[in-house]
Amino acid sequence: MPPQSRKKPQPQGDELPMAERGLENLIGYNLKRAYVIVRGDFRATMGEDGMSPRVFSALSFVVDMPDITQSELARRLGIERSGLVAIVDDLEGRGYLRRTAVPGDRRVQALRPTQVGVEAFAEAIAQAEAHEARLLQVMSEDEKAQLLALLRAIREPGEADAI
Amino acid sequence: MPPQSRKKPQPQGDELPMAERGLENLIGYNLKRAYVIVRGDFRATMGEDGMSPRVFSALSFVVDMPDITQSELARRLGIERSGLVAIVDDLEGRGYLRRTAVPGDRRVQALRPTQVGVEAFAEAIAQAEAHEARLLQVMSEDEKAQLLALLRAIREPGEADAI
DNA sequence: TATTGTTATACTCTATAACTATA
DNA sequence: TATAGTTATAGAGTATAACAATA
Repeated sequence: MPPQSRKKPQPQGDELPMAERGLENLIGYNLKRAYVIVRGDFRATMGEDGMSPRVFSALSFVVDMPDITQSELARRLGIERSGLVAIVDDLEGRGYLRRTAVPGDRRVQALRPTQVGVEAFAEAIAQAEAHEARLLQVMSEDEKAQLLALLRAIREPGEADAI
Repeated sequence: MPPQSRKKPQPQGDELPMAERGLENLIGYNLKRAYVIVRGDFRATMGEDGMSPRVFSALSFVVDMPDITQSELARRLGIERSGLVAIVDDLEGRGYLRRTAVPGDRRVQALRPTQVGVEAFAEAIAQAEAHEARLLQVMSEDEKAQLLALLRAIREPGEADAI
């Protein structure tokens, strides 16, 4: 396993050259395979009873936007309201947040992070950053920033309406 | 929604600057969100009765490596042998491949693509390439090649032992 | 003993639909 | 009527464990 050689880009028109065809050259396939690796390392880092990626993501939003509603959080996470219930149950069970009543609209329950939750998130994000630094150590900071920008370029058009 | 501004890389030491912290700056989170979008567009492209991403991937290997065994295919796809059974059932049900006996070792059944399967794959890969060209049209060819190289840089260390 | 394909089973993630209590 | 949270349910996708046939 040599230290990785980045393929140089190649101009392409209507048809791709043979060497650039096939599964291994599809962004989607590579996205999936790369995500499986990152997710596995994230889970190993967080440990047996650690937060799953989606629970961690939800907590991040709650810490960042205290008193966010579940509907709003679901929209931001790109999932259905119904699917969020188990995630919030998980976080509430860990004592990381509480469902609090909102004066003026008794339908909604604002999600308020606890002190324990804020501290747990601070630790988790530090662990996550360390996990990525370790896993992606073959990449330069430049390359990581470039990757981030390119992934956002995929996300932005598709999520524009949902946000 | 402006035409997308790629963030310039920034040097970082032990601590990240505030603007570079949080969920939105994690590669893993962005990988997941980007993949969800690409997968959704892939499925919409393939249509109601089209191949799922994993079935398409499996067919790609079978067409590329006729008479591959199920164990070998599972290893290459990074999944368990047991999980491959339903995928091969799907492809066999579509008439895209056949399980064929191998003289010399009666345990294994080689996967041989049919003519229909080869043609279906040719059409599917063309559709997949068109779907990515359409979905990723905001990115230059250079940027797409760069993204591919970076995703492979994540995959290679983690998959090295499995291949 | 080890390997191949298979089945049984369970768990995670997600979606749709329907319910309730509010508005 | 519409919305927020919830429940019930189902369907992918994946994993582990065990099995029969074969090596």
